[in-house]
Amino acid sequence: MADKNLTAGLEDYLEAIFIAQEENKTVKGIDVARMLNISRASVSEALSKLVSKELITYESYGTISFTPTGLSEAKKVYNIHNTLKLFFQTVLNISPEEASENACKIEHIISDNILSEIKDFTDYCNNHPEIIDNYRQGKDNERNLSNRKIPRPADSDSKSK
Amino acid sequence: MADKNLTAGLEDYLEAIFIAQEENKTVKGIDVARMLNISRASVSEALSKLVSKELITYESYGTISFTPTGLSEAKKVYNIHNTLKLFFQTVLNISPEEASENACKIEHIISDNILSEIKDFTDYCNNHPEIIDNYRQGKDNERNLSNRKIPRPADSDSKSK
DNA sequence: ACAATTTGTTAGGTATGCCTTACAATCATG
DNA sequence: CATGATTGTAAGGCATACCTAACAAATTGT
Repeated sequence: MADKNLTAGLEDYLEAIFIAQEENKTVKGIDVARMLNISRASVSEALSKLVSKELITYESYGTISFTPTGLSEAKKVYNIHNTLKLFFQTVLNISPEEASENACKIEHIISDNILSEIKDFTDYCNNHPEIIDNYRQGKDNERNLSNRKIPRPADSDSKSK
Repeated sequence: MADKNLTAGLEDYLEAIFIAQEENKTVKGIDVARMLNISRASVSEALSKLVSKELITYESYGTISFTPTGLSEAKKVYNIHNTLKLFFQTVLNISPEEASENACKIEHIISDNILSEIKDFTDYCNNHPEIIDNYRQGKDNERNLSNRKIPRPADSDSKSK
């Protein structure tokens, strides 16, 4: 019992339970199944594993609760997710949905060191808005130059294969 | 035959073969096994899959070659890897080894859109070195403030467990 | 309170992707 | 050119993680 090693899948369950707890207060297996869009049977298996690893407590038809270790693991994953999402959204100007989807996958595999650098760099960029502003403006200008309405006179074969 | 859908694992094989080809010229199963540090048996299985997907051509004891589709897929993965690695190294100041390890995992799951933003942003940062210089200098100052050489008088237990 | 609905579990199945062992085919060199 | 080393394959196993179907237990509504 209490094997501790978490696969990406189990981390997703912990994260989902954590988020659901913040919203719902009480979380049951079915909630997790709906959130992660997987079968009740798979959730049942996964919850058994989390119980045997002593990360949650849970009895059939009852409410899921974290053990102290489980809560700390869940928060860890959740924070990583948010760090990545924030970077994608605020530095790279990615939509919240796409930022979240990518964070969900990358959160399980990125190294602590890179994550910490991403966090610091994101903070720095958000404290110096001119960096992102200038970058974004540069991109817009570039886009307008290549998509200009009036074609340049000499560029007669711009449409050829 | 020619199913086209590539798992992360198969992408790794294509990438490894591509890299080995650039170095060795001729690549055989054993080379792939050594590069990826997996058994010859597993490589044998994987190569069969790649052959049935028409991404490589290969006969027992012979040399592995890409089909046009396979080469294009391999290059795609390789380029994604390099884009991520470059970002980690040049923007986040991560060591080449760690940058590469993380790129290897993330390259299979990141969205095209985020990747393209990472590429552009990396280029921008490298064209405006003052951004990274200032950022890094800020980090150094912070570090020196908290790690000052002369301990503050009251901090008598700074070496205790 | 009991029937219908919801929720959970079990059993059995699929797919991926790795492993080891044992054997087969090829290669390389004396 | 034979034999020992290398390389490849086949068979059988393991672990993860999902599924459906069938059934069981709990909950809900009237």
